[in-house]
Amino acid sequence: MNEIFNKPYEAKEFEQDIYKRWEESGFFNPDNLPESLTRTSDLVSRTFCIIMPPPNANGHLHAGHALFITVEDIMTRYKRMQGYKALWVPGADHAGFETQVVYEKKLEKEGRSRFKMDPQELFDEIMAFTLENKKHMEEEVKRMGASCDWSRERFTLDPDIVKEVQKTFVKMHNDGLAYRGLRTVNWCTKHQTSLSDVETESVEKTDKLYYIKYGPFVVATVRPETIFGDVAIAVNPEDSRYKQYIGQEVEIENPNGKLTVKVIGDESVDIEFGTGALKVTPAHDNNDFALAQKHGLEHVIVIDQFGKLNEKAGKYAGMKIAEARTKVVEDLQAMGLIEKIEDYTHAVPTCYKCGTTIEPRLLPQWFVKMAPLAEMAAKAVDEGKIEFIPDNYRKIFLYWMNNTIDWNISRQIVWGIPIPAKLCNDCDAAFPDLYDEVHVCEECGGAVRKDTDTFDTWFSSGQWPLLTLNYPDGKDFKQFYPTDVMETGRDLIFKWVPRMVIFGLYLAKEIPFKTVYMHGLVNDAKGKKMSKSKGNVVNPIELIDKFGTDALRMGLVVGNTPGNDAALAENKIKGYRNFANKIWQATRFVLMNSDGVDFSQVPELTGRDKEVLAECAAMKGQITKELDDFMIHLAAENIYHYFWHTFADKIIEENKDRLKSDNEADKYAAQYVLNEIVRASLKLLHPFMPFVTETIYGNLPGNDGKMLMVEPW
RNA sequence: GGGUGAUUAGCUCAGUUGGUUAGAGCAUCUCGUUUACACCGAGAGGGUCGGGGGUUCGAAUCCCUCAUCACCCACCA
Repeated sequence: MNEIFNKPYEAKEFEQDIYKRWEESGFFNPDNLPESLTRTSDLVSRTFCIIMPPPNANGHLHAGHALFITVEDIMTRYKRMQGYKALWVPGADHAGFETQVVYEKKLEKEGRSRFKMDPQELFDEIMAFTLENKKHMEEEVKRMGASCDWSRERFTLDPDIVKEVQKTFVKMHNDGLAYRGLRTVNWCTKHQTSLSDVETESVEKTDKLYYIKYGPFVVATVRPETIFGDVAIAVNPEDSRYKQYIGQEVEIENPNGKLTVKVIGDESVDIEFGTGALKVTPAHDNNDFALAQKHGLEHVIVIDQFGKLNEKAGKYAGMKIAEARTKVVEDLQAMGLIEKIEDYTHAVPTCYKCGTTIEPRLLPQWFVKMAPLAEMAAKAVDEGKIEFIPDNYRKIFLYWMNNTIDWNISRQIVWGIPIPAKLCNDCDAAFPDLYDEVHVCEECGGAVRKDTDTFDTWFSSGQWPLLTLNYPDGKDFKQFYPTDVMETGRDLIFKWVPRMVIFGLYLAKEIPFKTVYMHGLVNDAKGKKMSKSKGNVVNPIELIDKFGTDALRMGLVVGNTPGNDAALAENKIKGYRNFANKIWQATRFVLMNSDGVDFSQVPELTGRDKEVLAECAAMKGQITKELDDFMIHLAAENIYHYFWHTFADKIIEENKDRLKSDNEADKYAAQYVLNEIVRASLKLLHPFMPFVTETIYGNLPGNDGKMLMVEPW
């Protein structure tokens, strides 16, 4: 018996070396897998592919990363041992706005501001920062034992990926699916960029609802400071109080003088709400903008990009929104124009990063027309081409696909993939320009300038399954697309998953993955959400240092059902650290008692021996089925229970006497059975606890140089 | 205002098409140093499966209803 078994299993002593051995073996790359493993009876290799959700390269590994790496690694290792050409593609996401926000905070701490920096200089700094973090991230992913193919690792800002993403934009434009539009967008006045709808967060707020005398009407509004941008009053055409005014122009009074606005009728106006009369400010409200579009109204911008009133607001020019609101209300009150003020609770969209109230701002941006794309995606899911685990996420997906609005893909930040487009200085024209060839406006002949905006991150990450496999001509694309599983966090069911389906169907004419597996949040031991402010964040690397990667992996996976949140307690991980040692000690006992024994002869087995071996085979069948059904939590718990409480506690115990026996044939049978079970168990345990099992396997007699990772399941 | 998930032992959670005395880990208690392991073993206590109805020979599991919690979505000013 190898002397390493003479002391308890200490993960730290083995894990880093084992990982190095795996990497050096080249088996993370499916092209290198031994044919004896992957060849099937009809000589065709089966493939299995997971694209890793690229972690944001702007920080360190957190518990959520640890969970998804574990789950995906289990799937990959299992399939690899089953003889699939298993490919798991790692990557890193530049995470545009997210990273820029992180970097801005860093700049703020240093007393600097991105608004005072040259864009190129800022980009270069963020790039250096990101590449540094990307390195840490990779190291940490490796410590989790991830058996992904690093030779295929991609970064969303790799030059060829950037070009491919830009090509998609041009193609969409040619197909009429990407267009330049002028409309109100979600504007963050702190971050000075527009955001998509999924980047805003509705927050319940109590504001004042002001009833303002408005010509012959009284209108209710929470934003009296925008009255200088009003162009109309809208009423419901069924409203007997007001319908005689529809089509007329009325004069209204405000602190800056008099204003003439039109009265329009529209069914969308709720007769019951407020006074039933609505002031229309197209440049500063999404609803009002839609009304203006419908009724052909113009728009008057009165608030600038910094959230200050402009010259159109007369004496209020230069004031911030809140200040202007107070002043306008005071002045209206002095003029006797405020009828009443009520408290009003409503949901207000805010920037999901800084909580600043989103300012609807009229801005020309690039949009993706969602309806036809979403319809395609919904159809594919309806037809059952994509399976969701758990299944209820299908409904959420479909709900989302049936309620799309056009996707704003322009971001006013430097950290991202440049939108390859030219904008005319003289007219409103804008056109894609992939190779920087357009120098004159195609519409009016005027001078053009480069669009300085970048794409929304999801525009590139939405194409990730295609990009990582080198769409459209790559060998990997032909071999591995569509991929098998997309394993990701349940919060990405609307941010990311639909976009990948859409881009897959649009570009490759085929779904990007057959199964979507959603995991939940990893919470603290009490089931509370981890957050820096609560101070309950657990660092997975610290847990690895303390208990070993295998223990952490089991702790994350056992009892964690797909789609549900999990509580992560240190005690639980400690329990699995003990389990790793149990595997170690049980093996040690078996080896101690069969030193030098040659197992080439089939022994004469007792009835009980046969029963015990059959039980072991049944366990293998069960684990296999559970893994096939993505019931990872059950598979992990069952193999744990089998090894400890069946094999170690019962089978080993009941065989102790036989091992001491003078009956050589019976002793041999006992030795044989125990060795069989150890070897079988190590395989079943390997996907979950790769390090301890690989370490043991390499030290079993006769296994020199053999690698458990590529042993047949 | 809509939607989803949850409610099972002191704690955190399993329980896969309804099927014997409802499970695990941790915690608690008792005993135990026996050719592996004290990061151990043997055993024990502890649950009217959120409440109420219903379907069924049989319900933690299916249906209805109520309650509580969590999360998500939402342009009625």
